[in-house]
Amino acid sequence: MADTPTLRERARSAARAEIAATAVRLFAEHGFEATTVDQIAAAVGISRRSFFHYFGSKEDVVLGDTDALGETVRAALEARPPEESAWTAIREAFKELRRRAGSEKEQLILAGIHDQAPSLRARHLEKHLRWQELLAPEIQRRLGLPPSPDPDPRALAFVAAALACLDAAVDAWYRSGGTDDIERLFTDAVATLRD
Amino acid sequence: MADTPTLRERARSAARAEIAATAVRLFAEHGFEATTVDQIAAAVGISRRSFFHYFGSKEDVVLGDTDALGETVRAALEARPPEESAWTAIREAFKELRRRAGSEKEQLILAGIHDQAPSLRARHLEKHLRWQELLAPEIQRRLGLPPSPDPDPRALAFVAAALACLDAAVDAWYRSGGTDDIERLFTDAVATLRD
DNA sequence: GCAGACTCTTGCACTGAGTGCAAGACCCTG
DNA sequence: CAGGGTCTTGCACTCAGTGCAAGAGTCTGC
Repeated sequence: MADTPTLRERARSAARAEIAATAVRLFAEHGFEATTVDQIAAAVGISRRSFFHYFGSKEDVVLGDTDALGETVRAALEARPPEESAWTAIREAFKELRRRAGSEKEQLILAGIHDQAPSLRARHLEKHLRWQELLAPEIQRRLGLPPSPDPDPRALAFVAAALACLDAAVDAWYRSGGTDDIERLFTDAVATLRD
Repeated sequence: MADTPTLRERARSAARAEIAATAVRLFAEHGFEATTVDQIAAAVGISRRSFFHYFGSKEDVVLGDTDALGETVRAALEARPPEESAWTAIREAFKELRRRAGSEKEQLILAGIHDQAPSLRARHLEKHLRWQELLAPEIQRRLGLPPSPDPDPRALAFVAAALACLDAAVDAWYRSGGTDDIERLFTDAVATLRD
């Protein structure tokens, strides 16, 4: 799992991070759609083609490594005490996301970029769709549903609903300028579903 | 609301329907991504440019008129008895969607196209994002939450969760080849969230 | 019936994302 | 220093989507 990263891999990570930082700055300045890949590449000092070796798409720069992050959440979910309820376990697993995220200021900037670009929102939701498949089996277990080759739709719906609560919480947090308490927003949203 | 449609408007609708039918046939035959707009236009006998006068994007052909459909659901939701619970009201409002949809066979084909194209899934979720805003105020009322200029995040989360249950139900229905009962899948998914 | 307005359609030219390929630069190892 | 690997780059291409302006068709009032 935790292979020692080689020099190459570390260099690659560093390059990715630098590209992302520059790109986010440009996005914040001029808007996501108005910033072209050529501009990002030029600002970093690489070719347009190289940009696409580091990121599969312009959206990927802002979205981070979907798969890796999804795996992190899955691991956190599986590490929760086995008897914990599905809702509690997933809420605690989501906290891992915040631990991985940057500073509050960075997150607000990202949320702002996110907010103004429909294509980004779409990709964000697509990312959640992949997480859904990833987290569903463990949730299925915790819901007491029998295991199945394809995930049970009830487990999928559960995960999707949890992610929806998370998104609603993050969005409200962003709109409050970072003053609201995300934990509380999330818990309240969940409570509202279950009333 | 129900302005008498002019001849032009009817002609336009008919043209849209014909383009959509042809496009869906091509998508089903060769796949969504593999079918280009030029091919659709050629098959219908119009220019590529005209295609984009009828549909804003390739995805739009499959997605239908998002705004109109969203309005329909909103109207159905508001027409439910005022004292009905939020869950019951939204479940009943969703039934309106099925009433507007085509035959079962058509729906299965659409679901299949949907299933294999990530960009379509993304747009579909984006569509739901817009519905979220549309349906949230009425749900907010039914949840007993005070009205607010921006929708309450709890109401948004509620609507998103309901849409997630709907998607999970439709998806499971598609995977069962149309044999499962969508109503039941939806109800079960909701029950699982609330347990 | 006809002139003028209005919309529909089309072609053209353009931007911008994303991909495949192949050549050269770079770097690590034997 | 020679060899193999990866990294970077340029080039050429596809495809979605847009703005514009000119022509074709249609509907109106006179």
